Amino acid sequence: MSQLKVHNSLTRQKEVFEPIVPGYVGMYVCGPTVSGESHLGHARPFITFDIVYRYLLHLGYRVRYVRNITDAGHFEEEGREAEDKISKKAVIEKMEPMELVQKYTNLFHWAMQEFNNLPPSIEPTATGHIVEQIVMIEKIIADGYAYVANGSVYFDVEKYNTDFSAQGKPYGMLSGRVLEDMLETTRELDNQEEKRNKADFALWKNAPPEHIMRWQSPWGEGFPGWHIECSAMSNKYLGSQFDIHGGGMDLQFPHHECEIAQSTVCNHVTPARYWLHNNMITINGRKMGKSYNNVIKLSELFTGSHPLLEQAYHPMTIRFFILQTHYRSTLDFGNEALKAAEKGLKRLWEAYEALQKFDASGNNATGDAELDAKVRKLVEQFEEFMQDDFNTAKVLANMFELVPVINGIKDKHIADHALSAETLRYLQTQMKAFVEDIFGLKGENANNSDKLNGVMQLLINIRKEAKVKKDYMTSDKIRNELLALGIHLKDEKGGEMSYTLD
RNA sequence: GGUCCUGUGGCCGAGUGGCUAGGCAGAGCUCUGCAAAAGCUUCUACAGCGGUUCGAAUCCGCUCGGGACCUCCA
Repeated sequence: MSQLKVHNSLTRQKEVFEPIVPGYVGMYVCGPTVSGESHLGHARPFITFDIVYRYLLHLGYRVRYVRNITDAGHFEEEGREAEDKISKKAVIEKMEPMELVQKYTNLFHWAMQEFNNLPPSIEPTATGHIVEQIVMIEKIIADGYAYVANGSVYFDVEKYNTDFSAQGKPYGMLSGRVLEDMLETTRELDNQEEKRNKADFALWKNAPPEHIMRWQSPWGEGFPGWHIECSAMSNKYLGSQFDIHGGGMDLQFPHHECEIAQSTVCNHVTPARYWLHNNMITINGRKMGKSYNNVIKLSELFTGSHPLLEQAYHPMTIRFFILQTHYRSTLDFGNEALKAAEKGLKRLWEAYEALQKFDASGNNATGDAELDAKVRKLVEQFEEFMQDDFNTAKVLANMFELVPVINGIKDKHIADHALSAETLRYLQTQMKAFVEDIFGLKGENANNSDKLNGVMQLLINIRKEAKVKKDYMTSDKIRNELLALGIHLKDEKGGEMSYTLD
């Protein structure tokens, strides 16, 4: 098999993936800020890196997947006033900050489960690692790359850039920014006067009296700067250097850039070797985000309760929708596109289920060598495409080319023995591995009860009998009334029937 | 203004120097008691203008359009 190649944002090119320790992978992905409910835009990185995680597991790696929960208060700049998101909401909703954080953490976990994302190996919280963050900040100060001002601590970007450029690690190496250019920006921001330099960023912020979330530190009561938590936690659980750091492209600058600077000062090494960034979900060509006022929350998506939605969309539809695009491309949301995904997934899933029921224990004759070879090739390419920077879109395209073959065998348009038993088994195994284990798709009928199946079987039997007697009144009544309930009965070739739920 | 990305058919999207993914929608046909499903066939493409090349949608340049980020929003 070819080697796994990933697009590394650090080098801006595809590189062969080689873990630091053979057989093991350490992966850190920036998690949610639990000051509110996640929206569709947030879903993309978590699904994207769930696929990466699952694929690495498929390749046989032992993966430690760390995804943080940001539950410490950060500042949100709204209008002219900077306020703490979590503490502000907490007052409005009359909740304890940690109560609010718990509520949204639970909601986040619920959404991840709906998407069938595997839980990460470790899900550390920022509030649970205040000590580690303080220790790290102290080290940065001791090394002379940070300074204290009025109870806050700032990272000295210019000094860092000067010293580390010499080692080929200038500030801006990840996002392609040049510090000198950035210093020329004229944009005015609040609370800049404490900083020696515009480009400096906060490691620790002095907490104003109204700030609810606060911790004692060597510099007074305050709270950690936004970037330091990821550096502290990735270092703690994955070591000074680890394999993969993931997140959305919008995090590349400044967040990941600052992480690199902080960690490099402390550990003298670039924290992650491969930086993977997924692109945004857009809506009408615009990034979905709070500041654009165009967010669709996940709960709204699943229930259809948002003015932009023409219907509810199942979490698996969203997952499939995301998989149909390469993770580094933008993905434009739209009802038409979501509906297309819904139908496409249904078609794929039904063929997949039919395939798994085929009996592959038959003889080994190959009835149609050409078709057999074509199927083999399409299946072999699953891995080839994934090895090439996780190209799920191409894998799905191949799967859809296999659908008519599967349906053809099922409906007897294609002879039973057109494919050799070996090829059929290969097809079944690989489809299972990719559809379920790697893509994490699951059937919507999976949790139908035995009782429902029993009742349906009864109705199917009655309908079959009616059809034999040419009693179409009865057979149509069963089919039509079930349809009104959202259950589709389908006559299969050979007199069998199956059903699907809306 | 700076840095970077992007412009593919009705919609969503792969991809690439010549063999022109895939899904959904549309059209026709087959199967079917009817329908649905399924199968087969099929129509619309690579923003515009130049250049490189035997050949470009794919490389280069320009123009136009869209987007992300630009330090305390995570």
